[in-house]
Amino acid sequence: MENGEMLAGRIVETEAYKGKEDPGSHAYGKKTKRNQIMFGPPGFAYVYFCYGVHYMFNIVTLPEGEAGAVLIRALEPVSGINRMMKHRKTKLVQLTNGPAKLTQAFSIGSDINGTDVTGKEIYIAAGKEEKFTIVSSPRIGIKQGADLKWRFFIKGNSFVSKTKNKS
DNA sequence: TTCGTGATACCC
DNA sequence: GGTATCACGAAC
Repeated sequence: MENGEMLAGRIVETEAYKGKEDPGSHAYGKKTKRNQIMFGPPGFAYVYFCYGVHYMFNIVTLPEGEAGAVLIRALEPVSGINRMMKHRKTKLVQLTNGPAKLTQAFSIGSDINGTDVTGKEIYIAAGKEEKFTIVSSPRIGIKQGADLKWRFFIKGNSFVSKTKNKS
């Protein structure tokens, strides 16, 4: 399956979901078949199919037993841009500036739900140290727990999803 | 602003 | 069995 450049992007926007205590989380309350990945050990992908058309890509972050995940909401494309364009058929800035857009650009689907994100199929790498400012805001698109400012993004980055980007 | 689209959870 | 809900996006 390796043809040409691998797909890579810099994470510029995330949202935190803290399991049981967070009414905005899928893991709020109790463990179910759908959210069980979040209750497992950290470092695995939780991919959720939503609204009949969209996949969301999350990374489990808290230790086994404590449901917690980080939703990757936006990326800045780094390499494999031509392949992303092929998947998305849109302009560069719109390639990955939303949670469902980036999964489409990367061809992420429910098939990688539960995949180790330190493995070879998909992985998260440490970036260079750069100067940027991270700001927070309420999370997008949820009704419960909307008062918590658990959305984090790089201030001024043009690949952050297009919503009210005020802190 | 509205509508598409389907998996899941929860209620019969 | 049925149905309401849902971390969204594109088209009006």
